[in-house]
Amino acid sequence: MNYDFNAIEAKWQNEWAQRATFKADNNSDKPKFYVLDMFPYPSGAGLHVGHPLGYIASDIYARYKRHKGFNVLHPQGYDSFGLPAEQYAIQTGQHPAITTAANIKTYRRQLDQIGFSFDWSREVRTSDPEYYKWTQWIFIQLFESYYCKDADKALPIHDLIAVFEKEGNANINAVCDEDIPTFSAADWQAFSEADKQDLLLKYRLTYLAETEVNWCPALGTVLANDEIVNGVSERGGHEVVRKKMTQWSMRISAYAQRLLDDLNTIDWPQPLKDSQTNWIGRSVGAMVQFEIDGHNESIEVFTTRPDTIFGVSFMTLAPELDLVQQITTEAQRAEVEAYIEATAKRSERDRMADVKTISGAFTGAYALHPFTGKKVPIWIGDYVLAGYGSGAVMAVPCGDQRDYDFAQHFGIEIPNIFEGVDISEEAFADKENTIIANSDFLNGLSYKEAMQKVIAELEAKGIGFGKVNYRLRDAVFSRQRYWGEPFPVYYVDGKPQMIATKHLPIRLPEVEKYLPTETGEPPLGNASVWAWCTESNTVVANDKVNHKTVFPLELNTMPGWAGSSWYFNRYMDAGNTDAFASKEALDYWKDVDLYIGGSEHATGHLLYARFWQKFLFDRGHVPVTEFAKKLINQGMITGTSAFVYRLDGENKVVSKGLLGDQKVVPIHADVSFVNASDELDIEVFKQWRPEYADAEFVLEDGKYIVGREVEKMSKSKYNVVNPDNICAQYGADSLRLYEMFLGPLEQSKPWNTAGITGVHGFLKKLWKLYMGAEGLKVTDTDPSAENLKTLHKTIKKVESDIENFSFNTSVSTFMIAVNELTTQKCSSKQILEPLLVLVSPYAPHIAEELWEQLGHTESIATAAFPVFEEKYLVESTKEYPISFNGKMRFKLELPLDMSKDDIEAAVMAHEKTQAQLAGREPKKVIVVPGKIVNIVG
RNA sequence: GCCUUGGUGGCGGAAUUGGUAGACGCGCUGGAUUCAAAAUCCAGUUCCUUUGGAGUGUGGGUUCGAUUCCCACCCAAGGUACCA
Repeated sequence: MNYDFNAIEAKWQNEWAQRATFKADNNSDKPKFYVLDMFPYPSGAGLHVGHPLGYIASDIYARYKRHKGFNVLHPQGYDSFGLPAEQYAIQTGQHPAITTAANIKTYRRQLDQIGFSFDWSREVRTSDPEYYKWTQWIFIQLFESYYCKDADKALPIHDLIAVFEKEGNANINAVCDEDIPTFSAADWQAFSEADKQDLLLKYRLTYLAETEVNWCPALGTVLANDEIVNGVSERGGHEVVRKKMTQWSMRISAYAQRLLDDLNTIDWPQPLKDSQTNWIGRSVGAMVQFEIDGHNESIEVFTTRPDTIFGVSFMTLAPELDLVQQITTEAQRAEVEAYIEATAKRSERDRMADVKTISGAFTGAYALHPFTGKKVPIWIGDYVLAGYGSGAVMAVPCGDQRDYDFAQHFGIEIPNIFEGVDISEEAFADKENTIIANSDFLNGLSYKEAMQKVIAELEAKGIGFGKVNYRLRDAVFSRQRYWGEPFPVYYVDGKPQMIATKHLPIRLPEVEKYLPTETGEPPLGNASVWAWCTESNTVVANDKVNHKTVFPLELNTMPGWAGSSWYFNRYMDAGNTDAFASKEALDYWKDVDLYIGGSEHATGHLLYARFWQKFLFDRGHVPVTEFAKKLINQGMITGTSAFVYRLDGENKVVSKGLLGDQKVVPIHADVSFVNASDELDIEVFKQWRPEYADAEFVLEDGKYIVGREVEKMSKSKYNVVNPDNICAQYGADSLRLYEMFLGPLEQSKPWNTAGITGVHGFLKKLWKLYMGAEGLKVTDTDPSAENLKTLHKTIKKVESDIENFSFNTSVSTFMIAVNELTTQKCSSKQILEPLLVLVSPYAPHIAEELWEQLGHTESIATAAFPVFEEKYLVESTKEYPISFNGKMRFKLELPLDMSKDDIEAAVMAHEKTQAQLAGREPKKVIVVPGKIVNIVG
């Protein structure tokens, strides 16, 4: 019987589906284990061989854990809201739901053919109303909560209202907007309903605010900071400008410290933790108030170096600040306005690209130093950002290089406040080796001491206080798009109202077109049925709006990360219609034990998901504060692009070996036109690119050899390898093994289809070990000591490999085992049966087939993982390493438990024979404490 | 600039606590089988000036012994960037 992988794989994929082999149970005596992949966005292009890498790894781990007796939850779903489907809809008029459904069908077929052990009964789709109903519900919970700093958690907004009614807001310590006046209980009662709502909005965890946002005119939408790369949109590379808009925001800043602290409690890759730490950007320092000379105003600045306050020789404000207008003197007004205008013109991109140029303008105003009372000139400069801290800095040129450069450029004084430090060339920013001088009460103190003392002094004088600042900004939550979750929000007199849970989901309305409206409103503005009737509690036509019982609904939709910030909880109880998951299910599965996905989500999805999880925990909806205990970033599988070289300015295409140093233009050729030895099929290429049909091809040895370069796998680079073709030609088991064999999971590595023959050959050999021409050839014979040794060293290695996620070396181990057993002519069932279980997580189809041939009726997935026994590896002799002058030469096999002297004598005897054979004097033997025998001389 | 990860044959990559570097696979070379090809099998394959020598990015250090530990530097990839 031959190894007919196509038939075997189709058979078992069907069997698994029929028997619901991988359906996870929410009630089990076994310990639970939750293995999760980052769910895919179902794009129109389908999967290429790079996509399943992480899924294969998690599938191996999930299958392994089942063998180890765990109740494994291994679900899959789709992050199915997103921009590509919407853009396709804009171009073709095709409803995104239709293209999305079609894409999901392709994805499902491709995933099924690779043989994953997903529990598809728990599938989720973020664009499914039964799913986004709960995304809307979470949004409402956020709206109904505020963050209490004393309790250090989110609490119901009712609690806050109760306090307002009783005593006003004087004792409230909450994370909120900064412009809230202090009011009493009586004031609160006197406020109008509208004022009360406006006030509460400043405390809610999701709030409506006029924010300066990143507006992308080409995409017609607002982008989050992490959707912008180098000043242009990540998707499409379009220009991004700043614009003020009323948007929903998430008060993620309330969780900054907890997001930072809890990184210590999770087993995530260090680089990923570092980029989150970096993104949150905690800095410790102080707020200091500077009075402005001749004005009834003051400037508050945040500084991380309050210890250097006596080194302040000027202040710099962000040009955008309103204060600038107020304080600028008539003499300086023209210069200041010209500067402000010039900075406003510069795009964000220019400003970023050009960080070296120093620019600024003097306002003519002076601040008063809080301790010396000295007049300090106030400047504006675009190196100060309006969005960080208070948009103002106290400049200490001797301690900060930017301040130093600015001072030098504009001829501002640079006082030295450090003892024994030369600042004639550059600023001195080394905190650790600082001794403060020329600083009144701080003289002679170290950074740490001065820091404490100056903060105490500032607080005593009431002109400042110690403060921790974060770079993390609140996240804008509104998108001017169609294909996203609608908000469960309608507006009464412009004030947002939540729709009660029992009326959810609020379904996406049908629209004529998916572009923003003529008046620049989001696409939902095109819907004719998009108003909320508070009588019927249904969505009704817009022309019914009467502002008594029918009100306009929110026109924005939620961003891509809304649905992905909690989906891992939904899998625990995906069918639930009463809650996003039952308490029982949540308490049972708790969190993800292993999460696998790309590192590109470090400061997006993974931060937002942690935020929502903490919020849901605070409000008692989930049992744990972190959703994923362990996370692994799989690397990328890159493509190996092929290039054809056209001579610059000529219609002549030259083979790679003949290029020399001629000027050439490289042109991508589709990798399918090139064989394993890099030879191009010229005819196919000419058909594909008719503009080269008449080109002259300069060949070497009668062949056109292409150039190769490793690049990201992408359609536009013509280097995409489709898993469908690989499965058809070599089978899914070969694909799975090969993707693992390619290299360490976390690393990026190039795909090379030619290499797959190696693992494919292994599967054939494995098959032959079990199956002869007349069928099964496994017997009941007793295994030899050699057979047992091979089996047990394989068990040991494969087990530790899987535990350490070194799947690549396991594949080598299997190959060695099969080669050894073939040489040993092993046919013993006692060896071959457990071997199959070892292989089954990697190559499940062939394992199932042979398992059935061995007479089992249950799936191999339920078989126990073989138990490793040391005794089969123990030798009666031991190999002692022998070195000459420290250089390892050979190992000498000696009986176990020899004394040091005996070993020395044995090695000496060996050395004497060797010396005699070589005709030289024997060298001296020394047994080094430990295990090494050294021969010197 | 800063943070992180890495640097081993023609290529992807192995190497438990420091102990014969290059497992395994690809590719390549030679051979068997075949009318021939595919497939399969066998042997070889780090480099060099080959009775030997050199060698894990570079230079030092610790050690009887270093891919592994320590110090300095170089290079590459990813993240981040006027954050006060």
